[in-house]
Amino acid sequence: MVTVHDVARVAGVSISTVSRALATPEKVADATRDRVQAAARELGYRPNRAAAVLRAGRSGAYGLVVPDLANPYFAAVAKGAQERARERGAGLFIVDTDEDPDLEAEAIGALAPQTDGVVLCSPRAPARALDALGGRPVVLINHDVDGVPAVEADHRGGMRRALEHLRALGHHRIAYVGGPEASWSDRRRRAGLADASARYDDVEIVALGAFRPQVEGGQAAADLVVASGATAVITFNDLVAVGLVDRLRARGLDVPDDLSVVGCDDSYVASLVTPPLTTLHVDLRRLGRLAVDRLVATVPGRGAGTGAGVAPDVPVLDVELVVRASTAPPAADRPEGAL
Amino acid sequence: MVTVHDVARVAGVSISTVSRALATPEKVADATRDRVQAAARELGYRPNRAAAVLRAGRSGAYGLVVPDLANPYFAAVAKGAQERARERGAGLFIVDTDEDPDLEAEAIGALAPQTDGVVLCSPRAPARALDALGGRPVVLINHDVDGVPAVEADHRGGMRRALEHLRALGHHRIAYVGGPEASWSDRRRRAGLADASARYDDVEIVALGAFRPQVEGGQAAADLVVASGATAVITFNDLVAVGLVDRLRARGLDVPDDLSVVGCDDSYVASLVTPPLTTLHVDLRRLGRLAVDRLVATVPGRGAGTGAGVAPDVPVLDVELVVRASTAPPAADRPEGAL
DNA sequence: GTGAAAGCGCTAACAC
DNA sequence: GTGTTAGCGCTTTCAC
Repeated sequence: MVTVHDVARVAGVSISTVSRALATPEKVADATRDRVQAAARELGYRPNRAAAVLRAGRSGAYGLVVPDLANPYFAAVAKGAQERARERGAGLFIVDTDEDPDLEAEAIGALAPQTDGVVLCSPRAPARALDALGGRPVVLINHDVDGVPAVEADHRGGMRRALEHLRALGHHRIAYVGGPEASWSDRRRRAGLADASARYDDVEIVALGAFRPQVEGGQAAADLVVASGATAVITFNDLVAVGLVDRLRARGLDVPDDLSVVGCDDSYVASLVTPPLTTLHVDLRRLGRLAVDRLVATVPGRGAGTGAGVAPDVPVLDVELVVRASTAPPAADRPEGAL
Repeated sequence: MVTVHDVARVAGVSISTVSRALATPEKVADATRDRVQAAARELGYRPNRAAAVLRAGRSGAYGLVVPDLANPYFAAVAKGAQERARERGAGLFIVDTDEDPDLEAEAIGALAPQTDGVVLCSPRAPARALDALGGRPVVLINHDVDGVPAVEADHRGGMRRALEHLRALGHHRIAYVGGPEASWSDRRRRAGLADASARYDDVEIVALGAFRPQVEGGQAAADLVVASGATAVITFNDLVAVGLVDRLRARGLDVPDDLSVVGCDDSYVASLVTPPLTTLHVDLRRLGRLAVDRLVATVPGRGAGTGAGVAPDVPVLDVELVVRASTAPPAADRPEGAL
């Protein structure tokens, strides 16, 4: 293993100069810096992270906690976060908690001490999670706690867009198939929907809920939706929409002819299924990237530059409506044989 | 921060006894062990990983390199690997290389020195990857290099099953839509297909190829498949199958009426799309878990127990055919109106 | 601008 | 069975 000593010997300087030339090049004479960097490159020197961590107290690695990596939503966020961490030369531990609050707390307890900070994506037990962190730097994705830095998507705006789209098509009774009880996103969506519907006295919302955020959740919800008399439905996420469509089909109902369906997230399954889903698009990769940026800015040691502390505002990513084939005017509005 | 010194003071022993009581309890008197463990618990002691790493040269963390986390195949493998690493009390760095061989080599170079070993899943530039590892412990998933430990799926057997299924339905001209040039899985599948077809003189394989392992790859392949005169097609993975079906539909062709389609991997999209895909199932999570187990067995320090070294054989996971709605007898074989 | 030296917290010889 | 001690490779004062 090549150490600072080897580099120092080759470059003809002391080990402290090597350390400086590599970590803070501006504090070293140009000629020295070049010599050291050349030697390091030549020898294939790679700083030993463990030693640096031990000494400096910073690990250069972050954590990301997600409920389920197999969910395309979290996979996309993880991908973005990982990408950004790599660009910044940091490592990223990704932990999948399997939607289990106990595992979540445990994982955070294990992760926190060996990272410089953690991104918590859609925590299932936020209070315990923050507790397990013991005051270490953290950024929340899709959650909201007093003074904790966060990054979120504009769920309310998204819901308004979905509702206005359906209303424009002529729907007046719209069901919402909600996600997990503990989901903050779900609460925001319900609130957004309530707000938006309050602006139009010709639209009524039927909120259903607490369904699993997977295909099965949608299957379970379908019959309730049909019974509700709604002509259109908005679902917690795309997977739920897929399950819903599946069950409707099995009952001989057509989407969008008998019922219009709007998904959420625009994960790539939305465009894969039949019919392709009208859905709310969020740039999930960007969400992950932003969270890492924000986390890095929060961590004391390397405060990205300005050292101005962390801006207290929460970046909110736009949520856009993507119209595909799963929404159409309600059957009653259509002239025989049209669209 | 609570250190061994604090625990030692409270327990009334020396720091080395603390270290032993925690790491190798059997080498310490029962009473002492209890006292130390009680003190540690009471103080909320958490060993500083960085220090342990620095001293012991083992990091307790592994790496997993995948081409694309957003691909459900790799997401499932990652999930399994992560799960297993956690069960073993180890960390797992997951790195996504975006299908880029340069990034792959770079990521491995950065990962290797700070982990105890790396799992390489479907490496895109295996030679460079192994080179970048510099002889560190490694386990390959879906690849094959002389003496390097690996875990793989029985692609050949899978291909045989797919072919026999299609042949039993009455197909005699079968196309294969291949994946990336550099893909080892692709080569194995081609070989398996060639072997299997050699056993039946009434089956002919039309191998097409080098398509991207995503939906677009399938879309790009569709017209070639149609032109090939095949009545059935096997694709590199499920996403390719989805793209293929999509493009066939756009051309007014029906699956399975005009063409039967078999996917590969049984990622969850296979059951989501219309028609649900007949596909080859592999237990991807298990693949990830097995790879971690194997890696742990390879690493010298903690050699899971027996110390017998690593078994040289490569565990091969079964590949099973899952029949769904995308395969049927060829149109010519069907009586008017049947099935 | 550069070097000498002191540890960060832990483990593993080595004595006892 | 337990304590003493010497570092692991690095960063960071503190002198010069």
